Amino acid sequence: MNFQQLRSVREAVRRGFNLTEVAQALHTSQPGVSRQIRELEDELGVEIFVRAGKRLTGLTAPGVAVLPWVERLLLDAESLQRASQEFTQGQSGVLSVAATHSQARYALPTAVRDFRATHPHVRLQLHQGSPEQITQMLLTGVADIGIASHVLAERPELVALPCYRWTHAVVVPEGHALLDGPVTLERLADYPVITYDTGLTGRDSIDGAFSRAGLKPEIVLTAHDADVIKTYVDLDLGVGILASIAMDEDHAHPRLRAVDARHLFPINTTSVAVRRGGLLRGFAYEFVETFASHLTPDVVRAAQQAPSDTQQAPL
Amino acid sequence: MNFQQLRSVREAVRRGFNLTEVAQALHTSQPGVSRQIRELEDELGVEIFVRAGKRLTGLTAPGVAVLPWVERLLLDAESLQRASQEFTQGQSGVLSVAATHSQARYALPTAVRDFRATHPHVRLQLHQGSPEQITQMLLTGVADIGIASHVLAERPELVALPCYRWTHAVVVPEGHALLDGPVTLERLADYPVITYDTGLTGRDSIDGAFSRAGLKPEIVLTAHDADVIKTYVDLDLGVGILASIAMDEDHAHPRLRAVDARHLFPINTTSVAVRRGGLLRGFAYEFVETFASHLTPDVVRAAQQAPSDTQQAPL
DNA sequence: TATCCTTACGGAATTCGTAAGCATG
DNA sequence: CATGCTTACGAATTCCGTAAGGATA
Repeated sequence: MNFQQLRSVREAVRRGFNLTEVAQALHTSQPGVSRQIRELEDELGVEIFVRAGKRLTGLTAPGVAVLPWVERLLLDAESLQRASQEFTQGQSGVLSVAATHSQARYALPTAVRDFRATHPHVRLQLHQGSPEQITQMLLTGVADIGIASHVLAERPELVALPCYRWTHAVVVPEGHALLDGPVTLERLADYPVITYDTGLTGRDSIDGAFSRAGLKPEIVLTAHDADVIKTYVDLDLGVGILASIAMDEDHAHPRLRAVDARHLFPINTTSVAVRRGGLLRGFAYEFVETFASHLTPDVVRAAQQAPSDTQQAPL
Repeated sequence: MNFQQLRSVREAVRRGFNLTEVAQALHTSQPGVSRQIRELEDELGVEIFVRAGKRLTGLTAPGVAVLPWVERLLLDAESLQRASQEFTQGQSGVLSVAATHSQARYALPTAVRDFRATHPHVRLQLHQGSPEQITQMLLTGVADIGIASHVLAERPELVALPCYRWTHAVVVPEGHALLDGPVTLERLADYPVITYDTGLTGRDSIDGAFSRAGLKPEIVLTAHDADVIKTYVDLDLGVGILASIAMDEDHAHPRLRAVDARHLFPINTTSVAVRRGGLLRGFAYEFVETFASHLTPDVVRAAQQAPSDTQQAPL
C-alpha cells in the first residue's frame, strides 16, 4: 500500500471513474493510474471498482467500505505535513476559508483585515459557497475553515463551534406604512416579502416563525444575499427580511430604514466548522480566534479531539 | 512519504531510539532504517530525532508534533486493511482482547465460550494486564478490545462503553463472628482486611467508602485477584472484600461464606474500550455484543465515530 | 573497545511512460 | 469510430543490503 495508490483511488471516485482525467489531475500517465488501482486491489484482495468490460462504472461493496479510510489516510498525511510545516515555515503558508455570502460580506471583513495585519505572510484564500458546498470543501480538504449560519456539522467528520448569535431585521423604504407603530408578524404578512433562499442565512427560522403564527406571507423574491434584497426593497417590490448585521452602521442605506425584528424570529447562530481529528496550521487557529475571540486555539483543538461534546463552547 | 518510513519512525520511538533493534523488528537492514528516517525528515524538512553525534537520543519538538500523526496513519492503514478483509476472509481472522484478571477469570469465560461456538474460525487472543497496560495495548494496536472495571478511556484516542454494574462482597470463613448480625463498615473495620491492589477491581471505591465513614481498616494483604484473596481468607488471615461475581454459584468455596456488601460500597462499572475512529472486523463487534448484549455492533460503531457523548449507552 | 549510526557502492527490483490492443457506447 | 481501460515492453529510477567509516560511552 502506498500513497500514490490511495490518491489514484480517491481521484477516480471524485472524477467519476474516468482514469484518463485522473491521470491528468495527478500529472501521470493513464496506464500508471490503472496499475496503481489494480495493485491496491490486488494487495487488499478485493475489487474496489465495478468494471463494465474495460470501463470503470462505480464502487463495489468493498469499495464503499474502503473509500472512507482512503480519504482519511490522505487527509491525515496532510495533517502530518502541516505539523512539520509549523516548524519549517513559521508564520507563513496558505489558509483557505469557505463562507456563505452573508458571512463573507458582513462578518468576515474585519477579521480578515485584522488577520492580514498580524499575519502578513499568510496567503488567505476565500471561497464563497452554499452550506452544502462549504461542507464539501471542508471534507475534501479544499477549505480548512468553514463559516456559515447553517448547521455545518451534521457530519461526524466535522466539528462546528458556535461563534456569535444574530437576529433578523425588517427593511423598508423610508416613509413606509410599516414604520407607523410596532412591527408584528401579522402586519408583516400583509406586505409582499423579499428574503433569502431556503437554507440560507436563517431562512428556516423565518419560515418557522410565520408558520407557527399561522401566517402565510407572500414571498415575491428570494435572493442569495442581502445586497440583492436591499436593491429590490429600494425598488419598492416588497418588505425585506434580512440579517440585521447587513443593515448596521457600516452598511446603512440612504433610502432604506431597518427595524429590529429580534422579537419576531428565532435567534440564529453562526458557527465555524473544521475537520474533526485534523490538524491545522497554527495561524488557522489564530484566524478563528480573530473571528471569534472566545474560540481560542486551545478550545478549537480540544473540540477537534472531542471525546465528548466539548465543542459546545460558551458564546 | 511512504509507510515504511512511518513504520521506521514509530518503531524507533517504541524501541528507545535503537535503530539496530528497529531493523530487526522490521526485518530489514539497519542502514535501511537509517535511510528511511532520514528521507522522511528531509521530505518534511524537520529533524524528528535528536542526534547526539551519531546516536539517536530522543525526539525533537517537531518530532513530538509529528509522532501522533505517524501512529494515526499506521493505525488507519490497518483499519483500511481490516475493511477489506471483511470481504476476503469472511468470518475468520484474529481477535485480540485485553482484560484485567477479574474480567478474564470471572466475566469473560461465558462470553468466550459462546463466541467460540458461533465463530469457530476466529482465532481468539487473550491478554491479561493492568488497566494501564490494557490502555497501552489498545493504543499500540496489540489489542482490539479492552475490558476493565477501571476507567480506560481517559485518553481521547479511546472510547469506553459501560457493560454492566457490579458490587462487592465480604468473604469470611464459615462460622466467623461477622456472620452474626448485619455487616456494617464499622464492624468490618474491626477485622484485618484482605482485598485488591490499588487501582484494581474497584479498590478505589472500597477505600472511598471507609474514608467517608471516617474508618481506617487495617489492610493486611493486597492481591491482584480474587483467587489469592480467597486463599488467604481461607487461611484465616483476615476478612476478604472482593467482587461479588467471584463468589457466585459457579465459584463458591466449600469453607467460605460470602455476604453481599452492595449497601457498603459504591456500585462499580465494567467497561469495554475500543479505539476511537478505528475500524474493527465484524466479529470483533459481535464479540462485544456477546459479552454485553446491549452493546450491539451499531452502538459500538456509533460510539467510535462519537461526535458527542453517544458512547453513554444505556446499561 | 564495543556499540551504534552514517556513508558508499553495486546489483536487483520496482516504477513509469510509450505504444499497441481491445471493448464499449 | 471515438473514448477509455488493459497489456506489453524497455528504460530509468529507486530501493535495499553489504561493507566500510567514524563517533560515543
